[in-house]
Amino acid sequence: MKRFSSSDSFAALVSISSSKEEKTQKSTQGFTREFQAMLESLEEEEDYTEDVTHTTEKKRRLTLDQVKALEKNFEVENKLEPERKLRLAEELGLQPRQVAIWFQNRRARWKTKQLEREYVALKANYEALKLNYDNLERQNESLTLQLNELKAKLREENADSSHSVKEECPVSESENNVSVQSQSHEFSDNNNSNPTFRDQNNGLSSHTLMNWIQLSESRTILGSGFQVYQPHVVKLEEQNLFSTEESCNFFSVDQAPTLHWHFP
DNA sequence: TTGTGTTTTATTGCCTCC
DNA sequence: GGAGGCAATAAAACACAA
Repeated sequence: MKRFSSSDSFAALVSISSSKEEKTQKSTQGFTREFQAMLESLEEEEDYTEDVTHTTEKKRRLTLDQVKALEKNFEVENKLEPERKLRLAEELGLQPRQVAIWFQNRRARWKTKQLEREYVALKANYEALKLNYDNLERQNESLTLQLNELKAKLREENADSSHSVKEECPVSESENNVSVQSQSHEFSDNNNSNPTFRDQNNGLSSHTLMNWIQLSESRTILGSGFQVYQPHVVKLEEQNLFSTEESCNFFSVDQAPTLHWHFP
C-alpha cells in the first residue's frame, strides 16, 4: 500500500505554492494588460482566502508550460524511469510523485483513446462486411429464383420431349447419354461464339441445359449472375477464385473488403 | 448565476516483479 | 518486502447552456 508520509504532504504543499508562483510568473507573458490585471486580482483573492483558512489544500492544475513539457516527454517514452522522473520534476518545479501521477493518468487517457480508435476501426470493418454479406445474400436469392425457374422450364420440356420420343423413335438409355455428352462437349466448345447462349440461355436444347444444371446445381455461384454459362469456367472458378489465399484475404480484418469484384 | 457534465489531479487498493 | 504499474474512484477545476 502506498501512503504519503507527513513530509510528503508538506512537500506537496510546497509544490502547490511553488507551482502557483510559477503560474503567476509565466501567465503574465503574452497577455493583454486588462487580462493580466484580472489574473492578478484573482490571485490576490485566492491568497486572501488561503491566508484566512491557513490549511487550505487546493488541487492545483499544472501550468500550460508544465503540461507541454510533460506531453513532449510522454511522446518520447510513455514510461518513466526514476532518473527521468527526478530530472523532469526538477526542471518543472514539481514533486517527482506529481510527475509520476501525471504519467500514470496520461497513460490511462491514452489507453482510453486507443480503445476508442480500435472500436471505430472495428465498427467500420463490420459495416463493410455486413454490406458485403447483404449484397451476397440478395444475389443468392435472385440466383436461386432463376435456377428454380429454369428447372421448371426443363421439367416441362423434358415431359414433352420424352412423350414425343416414346411415340416416334424409342432410343436406348446408353445412346441417350452419348447424345447428351456430345452435345455438352459441343456446347462447351462453342458457347463463346454462340450469341443465343450468351443471351440468358434462350433457345438452348433441353439436354444441354439439363446437363449444365446437373453440373452446377450444387455449386455456389458468385459473380454478376447467369450472363455466361460455361461449365469449364465454373471449374476454373472452383480452382482459382476461391483459392485459400484469396478467400482469406476476402475476409481479412486488416483490409476492408472491397466490392470491385462484385460490381464490375 | 447556477446546475450539470467533463477534465484533470490525486488517492487507494491490489497486483507483479525483482 | 518495497517499488512501481494499473483500475477504480474522489474531488477540485473548468466549460457551458439555460
